[in-house]
Amino acid sequence: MAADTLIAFEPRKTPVQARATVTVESISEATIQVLLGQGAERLTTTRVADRAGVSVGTLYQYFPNKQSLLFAVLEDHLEKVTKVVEDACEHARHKPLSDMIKEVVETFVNAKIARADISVALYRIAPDVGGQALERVTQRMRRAIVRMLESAPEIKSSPDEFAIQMMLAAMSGAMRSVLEAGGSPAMMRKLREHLVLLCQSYMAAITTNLI
Amino acid sequence: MAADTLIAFEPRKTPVQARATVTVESISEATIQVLLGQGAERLTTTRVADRAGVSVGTLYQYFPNKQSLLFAVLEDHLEKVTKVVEDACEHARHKPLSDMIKEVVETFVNAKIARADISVALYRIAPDVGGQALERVTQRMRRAIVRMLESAPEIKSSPDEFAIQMMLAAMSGAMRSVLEAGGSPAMMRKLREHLVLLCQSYMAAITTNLI
Amino acid sequence: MAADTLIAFEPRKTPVQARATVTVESISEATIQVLLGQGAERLTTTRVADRAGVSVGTLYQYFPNKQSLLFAVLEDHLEKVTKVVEDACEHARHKPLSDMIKEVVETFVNAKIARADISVALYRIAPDVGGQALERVTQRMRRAIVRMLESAPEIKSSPDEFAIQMMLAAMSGAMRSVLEAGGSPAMMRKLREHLVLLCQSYMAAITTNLI
Amino acid sequence: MAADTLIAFEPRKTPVQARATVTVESISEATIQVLLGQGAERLTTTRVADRAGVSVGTLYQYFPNKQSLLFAVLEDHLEKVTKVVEDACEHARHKPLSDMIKEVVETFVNAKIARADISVALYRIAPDVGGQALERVTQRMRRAIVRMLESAPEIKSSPDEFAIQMMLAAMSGAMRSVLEAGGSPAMMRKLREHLVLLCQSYMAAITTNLI
DNA sequence: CATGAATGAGGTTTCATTCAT
DNA sequence: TATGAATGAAACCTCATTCAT
Repeated sequence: MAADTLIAFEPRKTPVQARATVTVESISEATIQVLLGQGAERLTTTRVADRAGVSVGTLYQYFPNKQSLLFAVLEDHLEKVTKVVEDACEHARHKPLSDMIKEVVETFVNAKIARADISVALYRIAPDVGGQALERVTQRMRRAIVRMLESAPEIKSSPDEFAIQMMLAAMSGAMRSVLEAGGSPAMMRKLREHLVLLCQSYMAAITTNLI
Repeated sequence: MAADTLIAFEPRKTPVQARATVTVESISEATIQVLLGQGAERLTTTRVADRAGVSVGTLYQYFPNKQSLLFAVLEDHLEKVTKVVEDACEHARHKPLSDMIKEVVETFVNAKIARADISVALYRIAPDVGGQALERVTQRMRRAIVRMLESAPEIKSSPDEFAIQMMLAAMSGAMRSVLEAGGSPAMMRKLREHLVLLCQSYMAAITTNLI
Repeated sequence: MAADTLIAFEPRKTPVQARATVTVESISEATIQVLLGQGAERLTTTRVADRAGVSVGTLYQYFPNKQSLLFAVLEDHLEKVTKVVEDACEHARHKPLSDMIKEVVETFVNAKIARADISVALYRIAPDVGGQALERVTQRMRRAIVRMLESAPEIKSSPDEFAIQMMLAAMSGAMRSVLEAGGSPAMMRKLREHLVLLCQSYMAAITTNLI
Repeated sequence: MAADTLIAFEPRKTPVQARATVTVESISEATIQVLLGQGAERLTTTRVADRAGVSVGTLYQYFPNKQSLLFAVLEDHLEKVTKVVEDACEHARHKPLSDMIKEVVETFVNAKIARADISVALYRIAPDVGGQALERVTQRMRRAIVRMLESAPEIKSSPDEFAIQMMLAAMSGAMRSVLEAGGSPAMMRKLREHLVLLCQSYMAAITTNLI
């Protein structure tokens, strides 16, 4: 998998029969299993197919190459997390600023915790496959947050986009750090509290100060 | 490179002659060059040796295996960054809290920017090789920061270690996000300002609030 | 496709319904299209079926294996060319020798030119599949030519069969050379003239000289 | 091996140690052996390496891909045949026309017979790999023959290049036909005589007639 | 009859590592 | 000490063919 070659990531064919749909899902599931159980180095198409209970040939009927397989799994996870964050942003509009932040951050942390294993697994493959996908979802979240903030009573002018980007990056970094350390539930709760505080204080600073 | 096998990462022999030192350094340098120019997938020992102008055999005289090579490069970078941060912490003792944070954050950001290319290159190999090294330097930084904070006039009790960890993780996340996006010098300046603000406001919140 | 295994090349079932005939022909046609468009390496049964607008399963209803498919296409082409050459031989009996040669050679060249693309396509698969078929049609042509020559007024004794074989091989070689070079219509005309002259002078030499 | 993709055919590295030279030659030799013994379909890089008594890895040290291996073997053979034909052309200058043709044709036939097995083997791979190489040697031969003919006492004007091309193609076609039929030595002698006659009479016709 | 999902042996190629020179 | 030829396990991916639906 060359890092810079652009390859078609699109699924090779869309399953039409019910049987095929089951197959595709079992392959995606197996990818995560192998990633968690064996590590990124040992994630081979053959091993994934084995774990999924199908032949390699079948795997390649639906995914044109190894990257597309990883890409699909990553996309799926990012999509789910992004969706709940967008929804939270929509739901929190017009609330007080600190409530907004609390709601969004907690939603994000909860979504990641709920799929902690997948999250950890994907950190390993994201650099190989996730460049554009990550940018895309970051942009979606940023827009959702901007739109939410614009409805905040405390805020006059439109918020600084760079600050939102910063906040998202800080959230991801903190989240990742704890997930990779295999944090306990107690640790996760602490992370959630602190991350809320961190984001609230940063946003408050941004909106009052004139950086 | 199996993810879980523990292999000796220590350099095979320490260069005693001047010529050998030059060789080792040219190999380390070549590793980064190849990583940046060809990507992690195409980073092979043969290619590194070629780029360094030595034979593979020679490479293996100084590094027992590929991992140790990556490890050495990563260690070297982390060591340098950690050192300047530790020094900054020492230097900032007894200053007002916000000055402390400013000094440490700016030192960190400056160090990463100064070696932006290396930083970006290493993000790709860190998951394969850096686990323990990352933890170790994080711990060193955390201790340095704790010691610094304990000398802050505003602070009564010893600061929450978890909060420091959070701050470091947030810093890394934000830093990485901008570096991987290939941020311009202007962007870097903005990052520095915002990161100072983010950390200051978070630390302030931590020390005043009773989370 | 092993080179030496003998497999049944016969079509699996003969189409009786009109619909089936259409299917078989569209498959044959698709084979040539794929061969010309994608090359011999990329000629797969799936691709042929796709191009023909049927499923692989259907393809295998009419052709027991890939070789039989190629064989059928080759046979079809060879049969057509052989037929017109045989007819020309019959038609040219009792004419002067040089007229005979002219008629046969021009008929051959015209037939190949008329299906230039097919000819070129088949050169790629003939070595894999055509051994016996090629021998068979060469023999048929040789016999037709011998019978024609025996009716020539200039010829006393029965002509040398080896010389006929030589002439046919020379014709094929020259024809192939020009077809593979993608010769223009003007080039084709020149080929026709020269090939007539070549064969005429060779035949004249054979019949007069005492080789 | 896609038919249309252009890949570097150049040898990957030139052997510097004596051992390596032996290796390269044993690989080339093995390629021909496998081609003759197992057929084009069963010619795999693994099999060639096995037959050569080296590992696949070694094969790939000297040949960047399968095509380059076939190409090298083909080139080598074509080069040798072309060389003797060029020499014969040079040697036959200023002789009578029919002696010229006799000398060149016999040289060509002898060269092919001397390496009959290689010739037959290469017919199978030429379409996949030989396009340009074949054109190149044909051009070299054509030029050598033209230069020879220009020194013929009987010839006034420069000979028609197309006619030379025709003659070469006819020679190749006849040669191939007999080689692929596995002709006996007696057959080969007959081929040589007839091919001389065919070319002599064609050239005579060309130079006297005004086609 | 037609479909297309599934198979899996087998192909090409890479690359970390060793060791004779 | 340095070299670079050699190794071979193991990776990715293709495709002729079958068979349940």
